[in-house]
Formats: sequence, structure tokens, C-alpha cells
Amino acid sequence: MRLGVCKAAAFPHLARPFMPELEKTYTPADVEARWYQRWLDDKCFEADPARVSEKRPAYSIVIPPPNVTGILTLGHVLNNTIQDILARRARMLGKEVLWLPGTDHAGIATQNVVEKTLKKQGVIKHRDDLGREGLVAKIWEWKEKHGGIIIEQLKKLGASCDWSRERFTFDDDYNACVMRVFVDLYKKGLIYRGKRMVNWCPSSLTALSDEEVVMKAQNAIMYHFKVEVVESDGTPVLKQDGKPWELVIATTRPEVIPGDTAIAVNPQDERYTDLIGKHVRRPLPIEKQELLPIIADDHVDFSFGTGVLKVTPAHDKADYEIYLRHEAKYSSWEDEQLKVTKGFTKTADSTNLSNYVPMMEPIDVMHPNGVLNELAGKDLAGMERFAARKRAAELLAEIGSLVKEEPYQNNLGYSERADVPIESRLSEQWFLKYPSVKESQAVVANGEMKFHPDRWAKVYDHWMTGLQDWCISRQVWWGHRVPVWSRWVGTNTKLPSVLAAALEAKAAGGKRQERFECSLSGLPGHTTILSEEGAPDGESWIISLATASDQEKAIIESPEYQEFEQDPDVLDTWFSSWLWPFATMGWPEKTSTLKAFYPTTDLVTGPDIIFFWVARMIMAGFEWMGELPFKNVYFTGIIRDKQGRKMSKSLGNSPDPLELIASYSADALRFGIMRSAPLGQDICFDEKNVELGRNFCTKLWNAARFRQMQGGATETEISAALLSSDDKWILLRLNTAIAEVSTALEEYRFSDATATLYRFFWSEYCDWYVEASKAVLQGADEKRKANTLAVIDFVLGQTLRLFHPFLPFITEELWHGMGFNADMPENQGGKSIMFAPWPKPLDADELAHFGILPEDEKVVNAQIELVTNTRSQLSTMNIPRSKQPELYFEPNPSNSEIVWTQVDFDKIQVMLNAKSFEIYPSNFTPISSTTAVLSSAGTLYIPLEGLIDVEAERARIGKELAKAQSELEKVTAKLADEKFTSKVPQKVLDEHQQRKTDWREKLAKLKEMMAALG
RNA sequence: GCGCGCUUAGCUCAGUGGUAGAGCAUUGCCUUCACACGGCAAGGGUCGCAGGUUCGAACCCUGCAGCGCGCACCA
Repeated sequence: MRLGVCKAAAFPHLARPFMPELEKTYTPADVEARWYQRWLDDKCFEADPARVSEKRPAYSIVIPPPNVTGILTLGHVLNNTIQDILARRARMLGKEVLWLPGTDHAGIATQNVVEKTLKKQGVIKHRDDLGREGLVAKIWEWKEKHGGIIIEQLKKLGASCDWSRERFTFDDDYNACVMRVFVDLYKKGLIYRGKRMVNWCPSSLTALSDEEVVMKAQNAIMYHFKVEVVESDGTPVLKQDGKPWELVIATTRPEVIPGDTAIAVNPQDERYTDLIGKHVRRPLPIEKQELLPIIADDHVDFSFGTGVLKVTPAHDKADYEIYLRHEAKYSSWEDEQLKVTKGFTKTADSTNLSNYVPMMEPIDVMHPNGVLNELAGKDLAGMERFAARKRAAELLAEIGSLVKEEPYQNNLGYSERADVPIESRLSEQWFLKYPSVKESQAVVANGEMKFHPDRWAKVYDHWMTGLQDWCISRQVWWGHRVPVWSRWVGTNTKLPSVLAAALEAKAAGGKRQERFECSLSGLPGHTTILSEEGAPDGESWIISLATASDQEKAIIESPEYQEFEQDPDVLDTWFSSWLWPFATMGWPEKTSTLKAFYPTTDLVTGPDIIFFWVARMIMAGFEWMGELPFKNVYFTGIIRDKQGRKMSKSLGNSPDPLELIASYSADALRFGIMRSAPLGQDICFDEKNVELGRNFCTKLWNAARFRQMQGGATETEISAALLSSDDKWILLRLNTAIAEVSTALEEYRFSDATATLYRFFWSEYCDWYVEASKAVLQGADEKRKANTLAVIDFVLGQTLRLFHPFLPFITEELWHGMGFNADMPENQGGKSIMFAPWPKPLDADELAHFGILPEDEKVVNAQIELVTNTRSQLSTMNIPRSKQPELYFEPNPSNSEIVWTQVDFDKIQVMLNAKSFEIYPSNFTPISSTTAVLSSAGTLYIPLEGLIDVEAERARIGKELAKAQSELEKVTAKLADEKFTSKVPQKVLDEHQQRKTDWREKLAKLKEMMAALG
């Protein structure tokens, strides 16, 4: 049987044309550039939905779109190498592969970058210099010029993306998807506009979602200041001892004291129950020291500080909630019972509604940019918030209010992007109630969609359980514009006729504050969602028009509708990226691409965007495709430096991947980073690993060269009769490697896969098999030599394929350079190794054909032990390599599995650089100048006249003897223990028995050796 | 505060009940006709600590400590 024939698709042909010798050194830069271009030219990465069939299943993966302004980081290298490995292996498994690439417009980040650049270049001083359209035009210009950098960098890495399908989250088609989705959610009532407390970035001047805020530990100062308790008319409230009652309040933000509207205590706090309903005099601003009511709220923790909380509803989320609670309770109480008397009546029952007093409206004392405004008072107005803080403390000190200040550690929310503390700020924004939450939560919980490692499923579930509405509007210019136009109208406002008619038609049966669909253009399929929102006074209200249709939009922007203004906000970047898996495939059309490749197979991303992106994509998938967007999510680790710190620009600890590629090659970088990326762990990056990858490639190259030096073509099939023990051994080891690598990849254990490849190729193939084969290759038996070369060719061919997903470039170069492609079908490796079938282990029939038994491995394993032990001993004894000893071998009679052949003897002789190798004569008695090496294969006697230090040898053997003695005693004692033998499984018992036998034999041998020394 | 992860050789990490492993680093020898980006060998660990279960624990259980991360947060 001939390997190439028995499974044509699965095995390379063994005969190949003579190839010129490979270059002595491998030059990756040329090779990588050349092959990547060739792959592009040959359209190797392009996916064709038409090719998908039952026999050729689809495999798809969408790239996590990097920021269009981005440059390649090690994080990208990790992430995209993994995707490339998955994609390339899928191709080799005969799948139709789509790896869909693209970039993200990255709203705030991109606008920041471009604005900064323009300011640096002196083009503008402020964005208003250009205005909205001007700036957006500049950003587009900039994007066209610099936007593709990261894409080119990904190509350098070898990424096999289908570049013909590259997408951008802000291109026209994509924008249409976003609009459509917005209007759809708006129509469903899931998107609403409202005045809420939001996270405000005073640097970027925009609202942020909760996910864009990171908590940071902060060294702050806690200021304690005192206030006087007074009645509502200002008269002091006295304590029992007759002294004025004062409260001490702690705060880290004295600059917002002018925004305080109440003082809160816990209703259960007995210290203060008598004070509820009284007032305090607010110390700041000095010129306007208003009286603030003391109110009760359960939120106050009376074990914290003095148990007295100042309430600043315009600048603190929790305080704003207190305000809302009290407003709600007070107004209901007011309405129902005591509308007349707005005054406060204290009762003993603290839960009685009459314990609530009205609060002032929130006082916003800050401009959006973090500078204090006039409401903060003349002393603070115009000051930047941190300077104002210091000043406020000084003011408190000046008026004798400040009691103490002490260092205090607290957590503060920072804007993730601008890296400045955020402000909680009351503002009008767009919010989204998440859609398809139930299905999305269930699909992960029930295992239909798998997270790897699965502990992230818990994190996901937790987040999905406590979903807060998503603030989707941003006050920047670069992004998808909110497709809503609105205007205030009154009862007498004259509206465009179509609109008026639509409203009237609806008004007949409907009521206010409703959303309904109509068509302004009258064109079928083009609609606008109309909504009315009442104003507080009922005299005027807002009409809003939302549409995703260009035709409708044109009408709204026509002169007739001129008083309708488009909402100035743009949408959160993630509001576009959550559509990525289907918006990139032609949605909302039912394209052949969607049909073939959606849902995608795998998603590879970092756990840091599990909420930002992964969770939201799942919800979007269900909402608009009615199906999950991907079946598996692989979460990579975070790359850290040797000290365990995150890679960051500010620390300067992030190596440039392109420099690494330049000095070590892309293959080396890929291999290095995969080797150090265990599943579920953060990655400690060390350039050493890349160096190791480079060394590995060199080794691969030289192993290939070695093969070529043995002669070009082999016309021989592998002959079962001529297989040596080493041939069988390496074929078995290859089987194991194929199985291990395949399993590891199926389980996303990339570092395990690389470890196996490394071990197999370096330790097993190069260090043992090639060395062991040299005896044959340098010998005179041409038939045997040819057979060995045939085995080598088979192993190398399989190895290159196993390596291809990890090392795409060098494997392709060698695949062609050695002629493996020569007579493979075009689509199975003839054109590129990337389409060569993924190796399969030899099956039972094939093993039987070659007469290979699983036990055959043990033969060589024993020989390895013998050779290693001998080398070790010669080395320990300082025997020079030039010595070339004569070897006398006594096979271990109890190891009958080993059938020794002359090939084995020749091999061992070569490997030990010996003069001769003979079977030890049974009647031979060891002499004192002979050392002996023990192994399970047998005993090797080495006469070393004059080279043996008898004393040292005696000491050495003595040590080993002691060790053998103690091991034997241990195992004997164990086996004599009734408790052990009666409870242990047979297998373990056998192992111990075997161990006992082995140690006993070894002990006997050692004693013999000791005796021989005299 | 709640949750998750980690702790094994100098470093980075494998090892889910049966004789403690790999790579790197270190040391020694070898410029042997694929490779010094190489070969051969050596040294190096009471598996974070304390209990428990078991004939037997790096591994299972409990507690503790340290490090990291996520969520929630008190002014």
C-alpha cells in the first residue's frame, strides 16, 4: 500500500520533482511579503456563498473591528492570530471560510484624535472654527488618508481576511442599518428621550454610558464642616444643654455645597429624629446662605461619618434619587391630604408621609466643561472644578465652618477615554431599553452559545440580570446622527398639510404621547414615526419625526418642514457595532452571504468588551435576525508586561508588533504569542517567546534543508517490511501529535497546541528521529535509505500542514520549496498549503498495514532511556567525546517486547559516537575498568581502561544503590500494607508490582557492579 | 461589601487522587558533514499557609493569607 494512494486526499504524494537546495538561511521578510501578495492575487481568502454545501459547510467569523484610527497592538496580534488560526484550520478542514474584516469609526476617540491633530497643525483653535459639517468633512478626509493603517498591519501579520468584503461602521450602507435599527426601536417605544442623571465627561463634553466609566481609587481629602440647625424662620435650635445645635457634615466635594438643597439623615437614626423637619443654614455661597430642610431617607448610612448627608441632587446620582423619592412622596402627600399647608408637621411615626418636606429644585452649579457657574456664588464662579474645591475649603475655613480635613481614599468614576473624573449631570439624552433580553440571557445560560472559558458566562449573566437603560446619545459630531427631527408646536401652529392630516387622522381615535407610523412622501415602504410629547403647561408640545428613509428625510429637510430641526446628537459607537455580525453581511436584504454565513461560528475578543459589545451583539442578533449571532465566544487574556502591568501607551511598556515582525518575522511573533496564551489566563508578554518562535522557524527550515541534502526525489512508497523501530515510533508520535493538536484547537487551547507542535517537532522528530535515522541515511543500504526518506517526507508533509495555521508563511514556502504541492489537486494543496487537507491520524487499517502496534513506542522509549543514561554517565565521568568507546550490550531479559535488530545497534553506535556495539557475551565477567549503564532496555557495559576513577565510580554506584534500596523498601512496604492492597484498583496494584520488580532488578545489577569494582 | 481567577523550579506556566513536569534562564562539555537562532548533559521545587477526607492529596473539602480582575459602593 502506498500512502498517497490509500487516502489520496489525506496524504501527500511521496514522489516529487527534484528541487533546488533551499537557501542556507531563511529570509522571512521577503518570503512573507511575497506569499501574502500571492494569496491576495489568487483570491485565497475570498469566501463564496455559492460554494457552501452540505459537503462544504460554512465557517465564519467577524473581526472585532479595530478603531479606524488605531495602530496594531499586541492585543490585536493575539486576537487576530487566534482568528487566523481558526480560519486557516477551517479551510484545511474543507470548509468555506469567511473571515469578515473592517474597522470601527470609533466616534469620540476618532474625533478626539483628529481635533487634536488639527489643533496641533494650527488649522483650528476650536472645533467651532470648522463647524459641524466642516469638522466631519475633515475627519472623513483624515480617515481616507490614515484610516487603513491597521488593516495593512493586519496583512503583515498574515491575517487571511476576505478583504473584498471590508466594512466600516460609518459607510453609507452601514449607516442605513443603524438608522433603520434606531427607528425600529423608537417605534417599539424602546428608545426614549429624557432628562436624567448621566455620566458626563467634562473633557469630551458628552454624555457616556455606564460602561464607559471606570472606577479608580483616589487619594482625596474629606472635609468636615459644621452647620447650625435652625427653625424655618431662622431661629437657632437648642440642644438640651441649651447650646445651639450644630451638625458636622463630611464631604469630598465642598465646591458643590452651593448646589446643596437638603440635609438627609436616616429615619432610624435616633440621634437625629428630633431634627427631621428642622433646617440648617447652607454655608456657601456666602452671599446666599439658604436654609435647607433636614429630611429623612433610608439611603443614609448612619454608621458612616457623622450620619449626616448633604444632598446635592444636580451633581450626584444618589442625591438625585433622594430628590426624586422625596418629590414623589411629598407630592402624593400634598395632593391627597394637605395641599393647603405646605408646612411641615412632625409626628412620632417616622414613616408617616408628613415627615417628608419639600425639596428645592436641583441647583446645577457647574458648566458642562467643569467650570463653576454663577450659581456657585461669586467666590467660585469661573473656577475650574478642582481649583474651586480648594477655594471652597478655604472659604469654609474663613467663615469658621471647617472643622477638619483628613486624607481619604475613595473610588471615583473616570471617563475611560479622556481619563478625567466624570461628573454626574442632569441632562436631556436618548435612552434605550434593551431588546430581546430574555432570549439573550437564556442562550448563554442554557449552553446553546458557549463562552470559552465558561466562567465569563456568569459575568455575562450577572450583567444581563441588572440591565440599566443604555444612554445612547453623544454630544459629538463624528457618528451616526440621531434620525429624529422635532419642533415645538402650539394649538395654533400651522403644520405641513401631510403632517397635519396624519395627526388629525390619529387624533380622532388616539390620544397624546403616542407614536405612530405615517408616510410623508407617500411612497410605499417609506415611513416616518410621528410622536407627540406634551409640555408641562399643556399649551405647547413637541412633535418629533423619526425616519430611516432618505426620501422621508428629504421631505423633512425641505423648506416646508424647515422648523423641524434634527436632533444634534450622534449615537454611541457601540450602537453601530452591536449590528456588526449581520450589518456587514448585507442586512436588511436577505443576502446569500447572510444565508450562508449567519450565524457566525466563532467570535474572538477580549473580556473587557463583554458588555460593550458581546452582550449587545447577542441582543441585536435576536432582535433583528431572530437568531444568535455566533455559536462560540472565545475570550482572550489581557496582555501584560513582565511585571504584570497592562500594556499601555503611557507606561511605554508596549512593544511595537511591527518592529517585532521586522526583527523576528510574523510567524515568529504569532508562534511566540500563541505559546504564551493559555486559555483563560492573562498573558505575560516576554520578547523571549518571539525569539523562541524565530528559533523554531529556523529549526523547521534547517530540518527541511537536511531532508533535501539527502537527495532530491524519492520514488519509493513506504514499505511496511522495511520500517525500523524508529520509523514506527515517529509515525506513532505523529499520530499522537495530530490528535493532540486537533483536540486542543477544538477546545481553543492554543498554547497547548503550540506546546505539542514544539515537542513533537523539536524533541521527537529532530532530536531523536532525525538523529536516529542518520545511521541509515549514511549507511549503504539504499533500499532502507529510500524507505527512511519516504517516512521523513510523509512526516514533514503532515507536519507542515499541522503548523500552517500557526506559521502560515514558512510552511507555505517549504510546502512549495520542497515540492509537496507538486501533484496535489489544485484545491487541495496544489495551489497553497492552506487548502491542503488537515492531517488525520493513521487509522487502525493503516496501522495494521504497516504492522505498527501501539507497543512499538515502548521499544524506542527504552532505547532513548539507554542512550540518555549512557550519555549522562559518560558526561558525568568526563569521558571525552573523542574517546569512541566500545560498547557491550546485554538486553534486559524481562523486557522481551524489544526485538533488537542490527539497525538498532548501528543507530545506537552512531548516536553514542561509539567504536563498536556488540552483544555482551554471556560468559564475560566485568572487569574493574568497565562501567555499566542501566536502563529498562538492558545493561550497557563500557570498558574504559584508564579513564575510570574507581573511587568516584564506587561513590556514584553507592549513591544509586542507596536510592534503589530506599525506593524498593518504600514500594515493598506499601505492597505489604493490607489497607493499601485491599483498597487499591488492580491497575495501580500492577504498577506498584512492576515498580517493585524494576527496583529489585536494578538493585541486583548495582550490587553486581559494585562487586566488579572490587 | 459581593463574585471570579491565580498562588508548583530563578522566570513563564503544564499537571483534576497513585514515582513532581516543560520551555526559558543558569552551569558544564561539544564549532560532530541540517541548524550555535544548534547539540549533549547537569543542578534546581517540603506544589502559598493551616486543618480535614482518603490506604494514598499539587489535585477533593473547609478556613486563612497574598496577588489580580469584575460588579456594587459611603457623603
